[in-house]
Amino acid sequence: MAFKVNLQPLMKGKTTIYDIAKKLGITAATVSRALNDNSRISKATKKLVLETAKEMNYEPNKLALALKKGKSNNVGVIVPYINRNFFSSVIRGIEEELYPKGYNVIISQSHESEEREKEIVNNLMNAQVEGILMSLSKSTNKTAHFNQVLSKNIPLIFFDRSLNIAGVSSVTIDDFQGSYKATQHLIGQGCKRVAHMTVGKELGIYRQRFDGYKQALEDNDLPFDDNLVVELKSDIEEGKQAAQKLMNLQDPPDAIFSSTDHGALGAIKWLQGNGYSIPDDVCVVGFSNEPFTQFMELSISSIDQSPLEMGKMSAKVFLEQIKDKKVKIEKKVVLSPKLIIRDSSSKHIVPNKKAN
Amino acid sequence: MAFKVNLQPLMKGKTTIYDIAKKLGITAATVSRALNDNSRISKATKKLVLETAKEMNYEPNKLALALKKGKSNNVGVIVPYINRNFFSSVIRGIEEELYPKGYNVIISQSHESEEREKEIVNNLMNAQVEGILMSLSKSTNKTAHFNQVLSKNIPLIFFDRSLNIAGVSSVTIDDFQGSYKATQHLIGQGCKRVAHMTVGKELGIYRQRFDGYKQALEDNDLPFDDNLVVELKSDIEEGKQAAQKLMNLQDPPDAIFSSTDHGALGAIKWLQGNGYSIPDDVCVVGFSNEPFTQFMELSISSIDQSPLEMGKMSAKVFLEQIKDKKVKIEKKVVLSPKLIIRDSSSKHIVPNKKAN
DNA sequence: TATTATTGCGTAATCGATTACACAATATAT
DNA sequence: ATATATTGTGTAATCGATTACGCAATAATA
Repeated sequence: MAFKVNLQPLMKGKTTIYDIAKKLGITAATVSRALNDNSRISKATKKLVLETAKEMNYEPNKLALALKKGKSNNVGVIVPYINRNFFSSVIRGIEEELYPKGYNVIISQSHESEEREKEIVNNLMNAQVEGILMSLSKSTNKTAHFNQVLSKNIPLIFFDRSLNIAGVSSVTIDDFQGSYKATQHLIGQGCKRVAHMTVGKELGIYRQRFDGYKQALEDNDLPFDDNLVVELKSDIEEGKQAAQKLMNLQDPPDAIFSSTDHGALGAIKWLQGNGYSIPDDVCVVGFSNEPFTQFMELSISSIDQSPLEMGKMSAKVFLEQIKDKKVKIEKKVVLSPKLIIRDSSSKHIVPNKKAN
Repeated sequence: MAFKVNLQPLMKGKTTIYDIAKKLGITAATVSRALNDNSRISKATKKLVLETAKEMNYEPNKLALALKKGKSNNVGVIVPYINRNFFSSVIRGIEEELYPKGYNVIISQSHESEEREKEIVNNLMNAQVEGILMSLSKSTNKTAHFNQVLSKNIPLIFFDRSLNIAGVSSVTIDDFQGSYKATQHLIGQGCKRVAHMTVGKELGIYRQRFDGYKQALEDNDLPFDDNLVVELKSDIEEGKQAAQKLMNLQDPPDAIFSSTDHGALGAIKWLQGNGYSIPDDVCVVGFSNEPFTQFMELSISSIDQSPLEMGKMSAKVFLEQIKDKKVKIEKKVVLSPKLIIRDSSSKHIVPNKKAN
């Protein structure tokens, strides 16, 4: 313990510009300017300060800087749950784009709760984040908690799950198109009765996927049958039940397009367990391109949402908005989903087997 | 635009204690004390201030607070990549434990690069985080970049991938034990020649898994055969190649214990594609309990690392350390891994089929 | 050489909080 | 009634930076 006395000067907080100033017999202002390469400081002084700073291991205190400049260099990211492949991949994209620019990413989970989302937004605003990039919680109906964000002119960017609010940019995929493609593909495989497994309509994305499905049927002169649409959560068990319900219809489907990969997986498991052959009896396509879809012995066709690009794009939109905050750019980026055809829907020819 | 003039007072930053003070004709100090329920402030004043604060939507500026108190209420989390199920689940655990305590979680990805890890640590220190919770990058050899953290008395906690540094707490699983359990299980299934697929020895965890494997063989009087140990990356393709190499030995294995689930998956795919029956010809066990292992038609036995608990535990250790920083507690928490027995290694009886 | 520009640096305010210290005005004790 | 304690609030310093302003000393220009 006695040693500590000796270590104190080292241990005690970081060196500040005042420490450097004292050591050199100049003022902190001069040090600050020297460090910032101000033109009014002589080369000699700059060199001296820079050297001393390095020598003393000086690093600016970001908090002080943040307070002074009103910029924290932090952005907040809110997702329902971080340990879901889609969201963590988006976050990876965001982090990779923002890290080189000196931003730190603060993440929080809304747990699909509007209440918690409100709390988090509030919290992030108090933490003076410079922007909020988020995916709405399922249960979010009101948007009042975003007013403070917008009125303070803090960029707010929705990704994936979006809501149409003036002044809010968004980066989404074209869920309608993805769904349309999937359905079209199933029809192209010769399927005549395509069922659809959807998720509660709280979220616009599922509504749009439903619409895309319906439109594809219509465009192919196939009748829309309400019995072929089942609503469930993104859950394997429910997927199984849904498949059972569908196959027990008098006129069962010969294809299932699920709005979630987990639903598709459940359906496949039930079908396989009950003597159905995939894709010969029933073709199945999921949505999201979760990692497991490609690992299965019978790999599952799905729609890729390119989460990494979505994250990077969200970050880019943020960077644009922060650049000049006077202009309020409300950008709506819509990424194109990719249909990944795999075993579960490759009846005859395999158009692009190489797709991973 | 003309309207803006009217909005300015609302839009211009948050209300500060000075705004409240001015409105009430008192000083900011009094406001501050009233808000902090200081005993020297009269009830009347407190009530007045509290009401006015609410009315004016006052929220404390965390940056100012942080600067004053030297506490940012932020903790840094560093993982190699955030979109890996294990790591994102740990982070979920951390966030859920720390959020209620008012901490924000800043995440960064090291990309398995020591250089980047150094940068990030440095950056987090400048951002005045109150603690760093991290999993080491694969390539980290030197530990000099942690000195600044320790000398400033900032809690540093390693999870999963740890290194023995004085003053650093860690939360890991018992990799040796997990590996031992898996191997023991395979032997219990009647397997006599258990192969092991490992990953480069840069990381202690893989070395320990190897040791556990070896010990289990020894304890069961089975010979250790160097030919049965293959080194690969956590990669499906390499898993396939490794399986091929193993099965082409004069004396091929009747079981494979892989240090990664992806390796196990690759092996299974190759085995299935080459006429081997699993688990009858070859039993396979992976490590990590990645979600896909339970989804497969032939579900894969694996070792669960309880990432959520690991995250929560890491957060708890951090909270303990921050509580009184005078005492330097160096806590080493070792969680017990769980063997999850599934199809890929259930030769005869299924001990606990219910395990998810 | 006198005048103006430029260079180099110090002074002090500022960002938004907290808090040690001081000092009246009451309240309590003697 | 006087001495002491308590209550309630203001003043000003502080955290670690940035920056408008001021003022010499030197350089450039007339």
